[in-house]
Amino acid sequence: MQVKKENKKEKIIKEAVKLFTKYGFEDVSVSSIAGEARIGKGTIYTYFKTKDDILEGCTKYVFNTFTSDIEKAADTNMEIAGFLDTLLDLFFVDMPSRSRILFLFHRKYYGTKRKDAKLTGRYKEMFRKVYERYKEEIKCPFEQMYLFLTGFMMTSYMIQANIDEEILKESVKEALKTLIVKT
Amino acid sequence: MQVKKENKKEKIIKEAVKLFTKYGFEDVSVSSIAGEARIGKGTIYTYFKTKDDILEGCTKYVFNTFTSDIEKAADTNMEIAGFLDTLLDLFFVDMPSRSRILFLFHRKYYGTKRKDAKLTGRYKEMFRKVYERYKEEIKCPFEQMYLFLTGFMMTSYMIQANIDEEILKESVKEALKTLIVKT
Amino acid sequence: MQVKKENKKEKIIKEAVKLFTKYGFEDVSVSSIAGEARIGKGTIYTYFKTKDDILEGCTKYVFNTFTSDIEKAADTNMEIAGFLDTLLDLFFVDMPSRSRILFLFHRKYYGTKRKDAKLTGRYKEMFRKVYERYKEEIKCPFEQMYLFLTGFMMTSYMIQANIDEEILKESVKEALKTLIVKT
Amino acid sequence: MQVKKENKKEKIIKEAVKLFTKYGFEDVSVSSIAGEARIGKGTIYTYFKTKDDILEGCTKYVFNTFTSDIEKAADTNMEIAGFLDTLLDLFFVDMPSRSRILFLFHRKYYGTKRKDAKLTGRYKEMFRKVYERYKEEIKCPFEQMYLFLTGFMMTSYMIQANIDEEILKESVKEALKTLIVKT
DNA sequence: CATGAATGAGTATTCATTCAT
DNA sequence: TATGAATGAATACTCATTCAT
Repeated sequence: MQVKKENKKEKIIKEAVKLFTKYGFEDVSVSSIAGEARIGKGTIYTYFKTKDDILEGCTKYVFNTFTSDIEKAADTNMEIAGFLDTLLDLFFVDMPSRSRILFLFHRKYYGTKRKDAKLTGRYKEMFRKVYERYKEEIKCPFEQMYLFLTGFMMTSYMIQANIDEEILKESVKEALKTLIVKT
Repeated sequence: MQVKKENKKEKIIKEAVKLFTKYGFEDVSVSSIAGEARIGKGTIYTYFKTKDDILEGCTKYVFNTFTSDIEKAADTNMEIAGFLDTLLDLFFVDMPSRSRILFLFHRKYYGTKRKDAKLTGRYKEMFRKVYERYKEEIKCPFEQMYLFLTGFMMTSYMIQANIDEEILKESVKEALKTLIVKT
Repeated sequence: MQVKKENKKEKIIKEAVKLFTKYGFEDVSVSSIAGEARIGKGTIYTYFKTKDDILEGCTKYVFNTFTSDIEKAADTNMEIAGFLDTLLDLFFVDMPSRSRILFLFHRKYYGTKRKDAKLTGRYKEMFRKVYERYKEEIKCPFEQMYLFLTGFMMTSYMIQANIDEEILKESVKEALKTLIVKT
Repeated sequence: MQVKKENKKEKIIKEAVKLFTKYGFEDVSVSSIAGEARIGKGTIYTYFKTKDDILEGCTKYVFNTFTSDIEKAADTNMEIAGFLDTLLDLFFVDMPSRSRILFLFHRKYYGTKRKDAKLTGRYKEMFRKVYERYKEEIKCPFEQMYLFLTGFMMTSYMIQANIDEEILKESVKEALKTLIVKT
């Protein structure tokens, strides 16, 4: 029973992510999410308190994928250059969709630090571990590395429409290495 | 009673920029814009066809300020390093507000290249002039310079809540110089 | 909470007919229909797509009453004279209201033959059956009979304000017999 | 100066008649009437108190054409049969347009006898003169003749979409002779 | 007299949320 | 737990009318 519940909640989030990505927050109705998830409209409210709560769920979900990306990249690379290559490759999978969710969330909770911390906590923490691990090879302080990585990742989404994805990814990889890795 | 036309349109845009920046697009009613601009609700529609049209007006306005920033920075600097310093200083004035408008517009017209070109045309063109002017000192191709500048500028907005503005600005300046200027 | 569907739709139509009859189409708000039907404004839209759709529903309803009037009159009369008497008696019940709806609909869809056919189809068909049945006694072609009957019925509505209803009805009965029945 | 004024008022009415005929009352804006009449929006209000007042002007105008039709038909015919032929021919000129105006007016002032009398007064009076003139040949009372003539004329408009105009006109002529003329 | 910029009252429609079943 | 019928708050936009010029 508990399992079933989790499955349903996850199903809702996955469909919501798809729809929010495609149409934005306001242009997606709770009904349509329910429709895509093949459940009744009212059922949504068994799992989420409000529509905003669904977006929060989506954001949490996205940050978890990011966090696991970082973990994977760190697990498979001994040196920071390889780590960055792997990380960017992972980040660019579903990048448009994931970035979109972050934008929506950011816009909604602009200034609300509490929510922000709750969601980005684990993500930032994971970055800190990585920083510690590759410390020797990094030439900038933690805050800057965090800024550069997060910034480029988010920006990529907005820029991508006007530039070939592969070129974009390589430019970003190169830029990050220039900014972060000791020479 | 027909003289002030341009003044009034500008007034509307300025108040709309303020409100959109603060509350986003959907959470600002046309009435409230009219209220802030101290004119009647109907008057808005003398100057703008729809609410979307107001956002477009705001975006055009913001791009014009960016374009004039670039122009100013180029006018007062013989070398690219100085140009970047001045440009970033100018970009960071009202940056949160201006970036916010661009986000809103971007989200609304995501994928609509036509609108995009109409508004970014002059902006990109101005960058191209700058690129030609400092060509000797720049180590990356135009597209990358454009990506790095626009990207960092927009990202700064999203990051700023979590970082001291002065540090952010200096980090960005430094990063850009590293990425763009020949050594 | 999902049983009463048909009842509720019918209730809405009945109240809409009353209001449209009294105030016309544009001067009746959807809210007021909801108010009279003692349901929420939004509920209207569970049963009708648009306000125009409500008018269409009313028209369909009215044509059904006309059709059933014709049926009744034919069922209870062996001869055309009696048929016309009965039919006119039935037509004059609620005649102002019913005619009014037809006017509104006619004005709205003036020229739109498709809608017209959809609604008048069964009505005209019923007239054709009647024509066949009383054929021997009728001296004019079908189209004329249809014109005279429909025409007088609708006209009666516009004229009635200036003339005693009983005299009007008798005049119409007499005129129709003169025009339609073989002597 | 007085002449100019009358010309302008007439111009407004003529354009309003065209527009009301085509689009109905609510779907014609005062602006569009002004536009068609090639004058400023505000100028309309020099000649008419309200939009309703324009419709009243149109109705008066239409009734005047009807009245003059009756006059013409009576002037050129010694016998009622010829009178009816001529009258119907004249009525059918611009019949759709003129009937439409009457419908609009009727709907607007349904029940308001005062307005009605003011506008139909001369028209009815003219009919009375005609009745007196052809009295010997007429078999029905005045009220019935008035009902039959006005009724058929108005109805023709609603029926016309579904029937050939020439057939319609001939049917009506014949019907009226049957109902009105002594044999 | 003529104008059209300014105004705000008025309304159809959407949709998050509730709750009886 | 699951549902979807019912609800009403909220909002963009239109247009008759006014009035300063």
